[in-house]
Amino acid sequence: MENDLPGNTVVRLSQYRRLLEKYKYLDEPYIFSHDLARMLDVKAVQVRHDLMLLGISGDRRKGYSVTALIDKISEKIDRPEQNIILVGLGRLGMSLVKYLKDSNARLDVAAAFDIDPAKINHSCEGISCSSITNLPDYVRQHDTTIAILAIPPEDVNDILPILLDAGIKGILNYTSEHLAVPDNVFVRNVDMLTFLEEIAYFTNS
Amino acid sequence: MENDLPGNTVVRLSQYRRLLEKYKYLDEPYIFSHDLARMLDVKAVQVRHDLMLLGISGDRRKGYSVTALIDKISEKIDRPEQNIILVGLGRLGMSLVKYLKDSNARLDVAAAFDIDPAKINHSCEGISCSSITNLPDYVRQHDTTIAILAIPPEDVNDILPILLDAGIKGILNYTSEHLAVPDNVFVRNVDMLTFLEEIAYFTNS
DNA sequence: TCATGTGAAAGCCTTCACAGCG
DNA sequence: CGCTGTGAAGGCTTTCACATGA
Repeated sequence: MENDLPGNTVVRLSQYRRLLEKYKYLDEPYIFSHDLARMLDVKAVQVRHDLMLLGISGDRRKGYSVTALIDKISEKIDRPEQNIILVGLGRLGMSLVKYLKDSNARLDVAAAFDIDPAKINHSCEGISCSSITNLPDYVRQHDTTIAILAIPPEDVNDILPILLDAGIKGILNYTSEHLAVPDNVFVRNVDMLTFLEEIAYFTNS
Repeated sequence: MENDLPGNTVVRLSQYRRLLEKYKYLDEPYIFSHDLARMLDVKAVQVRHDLMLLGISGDRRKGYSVTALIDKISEKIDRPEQNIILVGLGRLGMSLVKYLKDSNARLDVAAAFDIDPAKINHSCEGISCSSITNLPDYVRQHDTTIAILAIPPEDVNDILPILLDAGIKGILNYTSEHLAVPDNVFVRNVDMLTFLEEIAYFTNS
């Protein structure tokens, strides 16, 4: 399994695919780079460049085959068996689960864990919540590599080591805390405050 | 008001400041670039480069003055009067409001709006929810420029034009939809599915 | 020696310019 | 012509290398 694509290209491919899946229902079998570009606010040449890296070819008169694109993108960026768990089934965690369910994505939350006894054994959108103490066994049995972290910041120090010890390799971090992880663990931070400060800076200019 | 800092630098400055504000309470008046770097997983030279762009100087024996750094960062990246509104007071919206309240940030949600009559006049963390029809007047009266968008994707087509017409210039988009906006409007997308697909790609490598 | 300060180099990503083809 | 395909140029960001100073 190679992962030789530039990071930004991977992100755009994911967005192209989502758009293409909607487009498929319009019974338009082909699409031009130009159209994809317009719908995502990028340049057409950037779309073609990304698709070039996939090794896919378009037709000069009709554009790119929608289904061929979807298949090729999936082949390149999807990984087999990507089990995802949610850690922290508070209000945020629940809304994230619902969001994923609604989007009918390939990726799905398979289980939820919490440290709070009041949340354990509750369920949300068909996912039941277990004690965090069950997490390591679950992760090993189901070969889980990705966790969504939606816990209060003060719990990070207790819970992060559990995730790392269990073998989690990718974390989507909704916490305001910085996560100290080894090099082979990939973290994406989703910190609202940083985003807002960035927006504030580039707005009002 | 200049905004000549590179985008990534702005994001890091915001993170430095958050860290420094915690650090301040340890009664350590100075900090080395090396320490800041370690806590945020960047290189020390990158920290110094960022601070160089701020035009601030450190002391070769003691490092940088914590309070001077905080003040200089604030002076450079903060904007006066940044009123923020929340659009969509569902489960996600409520958790976002709470998150901001808990973080004691300078930035704060001042008002919430929803299209759903059931949510209107409810309140959350001290913020009451009005009908979306009141949004334009509110935005004009309070000089609001930034909106957090946390509505279902199917409502985007109805609500985005209202925001743009009212004069919103920055949007933090928690929707899975792409927002078509004019050039002078800054959008930051926070789409969980894209993040997860990116993580899935770079994990398992 | 170990810190900061900084121009220059390297690396990464986007955009250009243009070739090729229906 | 208007599309795709693509090496090369351009621009942005990070990192290096080293000057400087206590």
